[in-house]
Amino acid sequence: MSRKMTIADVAEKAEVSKSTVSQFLNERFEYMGEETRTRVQNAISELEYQPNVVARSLKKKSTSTIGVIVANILHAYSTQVIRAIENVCNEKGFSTIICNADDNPEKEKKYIETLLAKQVDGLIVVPISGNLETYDKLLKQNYPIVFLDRLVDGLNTDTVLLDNERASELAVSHLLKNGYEDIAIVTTSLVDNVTPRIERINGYKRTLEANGITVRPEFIRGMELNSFSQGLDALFSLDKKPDAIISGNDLTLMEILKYTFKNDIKIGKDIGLITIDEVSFGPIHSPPLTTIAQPTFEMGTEVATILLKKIKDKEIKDPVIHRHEPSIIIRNSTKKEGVSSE
Amino acid sequence: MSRKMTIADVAEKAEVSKSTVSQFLNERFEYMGEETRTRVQNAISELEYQPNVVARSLKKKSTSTIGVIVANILHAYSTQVIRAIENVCNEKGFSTIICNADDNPEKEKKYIETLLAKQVDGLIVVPISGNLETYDKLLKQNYPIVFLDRLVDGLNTDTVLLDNERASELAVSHLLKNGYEDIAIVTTSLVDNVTPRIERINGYKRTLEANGITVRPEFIRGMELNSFSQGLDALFSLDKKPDAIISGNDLTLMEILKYTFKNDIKIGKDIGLITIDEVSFGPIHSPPLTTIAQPTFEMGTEVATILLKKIKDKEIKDPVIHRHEPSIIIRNSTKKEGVSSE
DNA sequence: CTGTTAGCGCCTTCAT
DNA sequence: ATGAAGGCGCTAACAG
Repeated sequence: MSRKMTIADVAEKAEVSKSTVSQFLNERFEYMGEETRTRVQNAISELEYQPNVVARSLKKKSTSTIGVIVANILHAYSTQVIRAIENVCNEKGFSTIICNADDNPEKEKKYIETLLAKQVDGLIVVPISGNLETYDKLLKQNYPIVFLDRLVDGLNTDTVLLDNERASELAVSHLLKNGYEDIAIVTTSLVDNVTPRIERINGYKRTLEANGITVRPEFIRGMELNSFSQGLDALFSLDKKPDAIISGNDLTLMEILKYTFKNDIKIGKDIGLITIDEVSFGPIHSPPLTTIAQPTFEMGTEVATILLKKIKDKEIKDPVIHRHEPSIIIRNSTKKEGVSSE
Repeated sequence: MSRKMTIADVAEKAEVSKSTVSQFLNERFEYMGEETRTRVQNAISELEYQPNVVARSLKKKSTSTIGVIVANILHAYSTQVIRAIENVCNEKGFSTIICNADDNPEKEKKYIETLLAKQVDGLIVVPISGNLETYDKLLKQNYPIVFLDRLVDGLNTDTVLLDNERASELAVSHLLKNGYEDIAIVTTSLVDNVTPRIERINGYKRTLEANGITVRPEFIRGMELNSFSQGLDALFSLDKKPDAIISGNDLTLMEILKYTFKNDIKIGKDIGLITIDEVSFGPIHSPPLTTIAQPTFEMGTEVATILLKKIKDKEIKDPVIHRHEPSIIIRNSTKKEGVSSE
């Protein structure tokens, strides 16, 4: 088992000083003769030398690594966005460390600390509520950080997110156009005022009102994942039942589908369904699911790009909120005729 | 913007030496008096001091970080297993860096190098073919590494994987019992001899033969993701068509479902379907999908545990192959009566 | 062009 | 019980 090679070994083998090797590694070839250069090159390959990035990071005070903390990795949105972020980072020679806070503010806090201790150069976070002071302190220090998907109350900073009101506007309009009138919106827990959920409900209300339809509070439901069954029972036991549902996200969709499956409610026919966030089986479900999609790839690309720019320039700019446009994919879950695939 | 605190700042504030602070950080309280200890404690909290793990890693020659390289993150299997790995690591104070090789050996190689340069303490990898020498060298140096899901040809080392033959045995037996006789198996590309695919086909053949059924080579198809459409066309144009299909993995399943959807082939009724690897929509698909499931959580937990043990003990043991038992979840895609949900 | 030097922040004998 | 000193592997002035 060969000992790990260091810059000193290379220097000795190439009969130059450590600094020259270091220059070589950092591609400052101006500082050495042609012949020295090849000697170093050869020494490196013969010894199979690999620089130690830990040592380099310590010296340079920069790790070329960013941290990404997502609120909940179970959302397809998270994984899609992460892939885009990794793409950008890879291209620019940055590594990413992904952390899943599991909707738990404690965990989020712990990850922030671990990542900072690891000296990551910046942070992308899909925030949960509850760590306002931590973020505030970081921002005051001008530490590079960009938020994604959610606004943090009381924080004025760069954020990339969907035009959520527009998302539900698209959904409601499409449902109305297709003859549905009693539209409910259901989503996951509202207790933490998670931006997309709140804004999607606002957009829902606004669009209904704009169409002269009275908003029925009992048609708006935010519930914990484990109480969907009762919640939907309640919704379907109303005197005036909804004839269409907007699902606020993919986790919600799964619960709705479980429910309609169990209770033999036919989507399209018995109830219209539109879901926000594209899921893998959207196109092959029976019936195929009309979907409001986010441009996840662009959003991921943009957060990463913004963060890397911040890290590089480190000049202080005014924070800006980047809204992305949702799009509608019209399929059959919003056709009353039902299951037909055409 | 406050400068980052170091051990020296703490030492000064607490009026002790750097070494004492270091002892404190490493919880060697025997080496200091009660009173010193609280002084240090206070200094740390007042300064909001956070140790720099980069410096610590350099000195200790260990990063408390492991690398995980998966062949393709798009498999649900990857993400499930990763979650289990992260659980174990978190508990033991280790971080994980996840890399997706995208079925590309070059990328895999690059990630190995990057991770080693980052001085990760060990590696978990779902290997693609083509990096045999790299792995071989690492193993010879007794570098901690554990493989997952796939055997590497010509490498004798610790590996955690499914009893793949048993998986297709479960599938075939169940189909036969339910009256299907002409069973095909389709999966993704066979060119790289990816272990699960090969073994699942072997198990399929073996079980058919054990039941006195002649194996038809035209019922065995491994294809690239982008040519499923033609491949399935060919399969369904056979004089003797299959009456049931075993889907080798989740990506394959999506292609099959797209195909049957487009061609209006009714699963269960027109063709039986069993899929290996549980997917999110398995239970709510119409009809619900009979599935061979892997114990992904246990598998992830086991690889991580084995790796961490290796890192800790660093004694050389004989490599062992850990096979896990698949299980069958019987649902309706293997009932000829078709779509009914009961 | 090349080498010398002085750290980066922390840990670890070894003295005291 | 505490401190001094050396060094992990690399970088970056600054000399030469």
